[in-house]
Amino acid sequence: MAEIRTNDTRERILDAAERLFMTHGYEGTSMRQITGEASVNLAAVNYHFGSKEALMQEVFRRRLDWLNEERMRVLDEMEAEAAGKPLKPSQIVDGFFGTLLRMAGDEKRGGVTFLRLLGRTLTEPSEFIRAFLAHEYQTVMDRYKEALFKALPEVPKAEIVWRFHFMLGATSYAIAGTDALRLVTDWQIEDEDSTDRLDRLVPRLMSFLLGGLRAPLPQFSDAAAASN
Amino acid sequence: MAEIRTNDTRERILDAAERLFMTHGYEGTSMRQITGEASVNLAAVNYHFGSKEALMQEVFRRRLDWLNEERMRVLDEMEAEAAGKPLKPSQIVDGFFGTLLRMAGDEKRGGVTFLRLLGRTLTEPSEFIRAFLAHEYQTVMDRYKEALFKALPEVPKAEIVWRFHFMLGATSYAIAGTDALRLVTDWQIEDEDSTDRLDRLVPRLMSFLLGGLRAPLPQFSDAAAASN
DNA sequence: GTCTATATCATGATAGAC
DNA sequence: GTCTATCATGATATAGAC
Repeated sequence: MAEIRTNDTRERILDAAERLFMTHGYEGTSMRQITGEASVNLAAVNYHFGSKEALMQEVFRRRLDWLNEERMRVLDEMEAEAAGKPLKPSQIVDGFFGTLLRMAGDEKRGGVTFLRLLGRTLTEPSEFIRAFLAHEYQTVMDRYKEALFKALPEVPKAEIVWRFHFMLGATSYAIAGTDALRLVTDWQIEDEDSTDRLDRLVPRLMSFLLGGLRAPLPQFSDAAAASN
Repeated sequence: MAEIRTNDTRERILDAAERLFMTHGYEGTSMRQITGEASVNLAAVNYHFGSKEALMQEVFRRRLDWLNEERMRVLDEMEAEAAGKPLKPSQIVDGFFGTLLRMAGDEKRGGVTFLRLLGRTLTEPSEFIRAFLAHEYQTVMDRYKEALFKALPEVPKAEIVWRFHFMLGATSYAIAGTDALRLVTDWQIEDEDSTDRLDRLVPRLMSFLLGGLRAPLPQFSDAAAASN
């Protein structure tokens, strides 16, 4: 019984931290803000997590464990169905990015708040966070890269890796976008309400990503071809 | 004569701040680090700039003024040459993103350091920075959007704006990438040295961006068409 | 313009009572 | 598990001598 209260405190800290890290960044958020917003005592963070860094990691682990398992599951399923034949690029892109974007509608998995936090954090300066994320991502990333290599055998691997990178960037930025969005949008909000916008973001982004992934290969000014 | 020394101090602070903000972010960088790295007195920042926020703004203004003027100049030139006819999308993309990326090779304009800082800052949480950047960018952005509308009259404006946004994201992420790059790369550094990599980033990214910009339009699951 | 010294405040973390 | 009280440190900013 008492343990349920405990979990409640833990969860409230995690929820508050998720929101605040999203809004103000890791360095820009103090433990006092977090415990204040969660209505728990200042000492509770150190009791439950040990440190601010450990809290940050737990904020991500809580969501990423599920996301990456889901990505693996989806890929396994698609590959089983394909029975050895290469997947379509659109399937792979949807398995990786679509699975991520559909979290936005799932409040239980963090919804847009977590997505925006993740988008921002991928370019976050703090060394330990990037190192942590790279480690969390590695296995899944390798599986999806392999699937793309197989799906696009005529494209040099180096180009695929770069384009994966560009896709990650476009996606991070799209989901990180709150006010950064204003840079480019301003007006075009007019006749789409916010749920429309979110629903439509997925097909919009998917078209863009696939167009980029399948674009004609770049011509380098020197003679050497890209490494394969 | 004494004024030259003054400018020297100012510039050294700006250079150090640019490097440190890039590496550790705005919140993660202290004025002690900045003045330490610049080998000037702690009080010099407040004397020359007034505050840490004002320093941050000046770091950007120093580079963005030139960049945005250059973007305007290039666009003016291309439009004059086209004499009223629409430009090619590739010209517009090169004018906006190519001009940016070519700063990487120009140490006098901040080189890769500034580019990485800019890439990271576009998703930076701090409100005042994003507001400032949005303001700095607005005029140029509007001109380039108009050029794209004209170049792609069959594409709904809302889609163009979104795709501009995605292009910005892919570019920011690509140039912000230091260790974030490791998420996706790891190995493929092998037979390209770092100058090669930078030279090749531009055509690689350009192919990707153009592929995304000209991708088939998304199909929305409901009946309503995108607003134009 | 440059420096030292310092004011003032917020931070992350912990010790110890309950 | 939760609280108060506090430590040690580091932050931005400024006053005032030179």
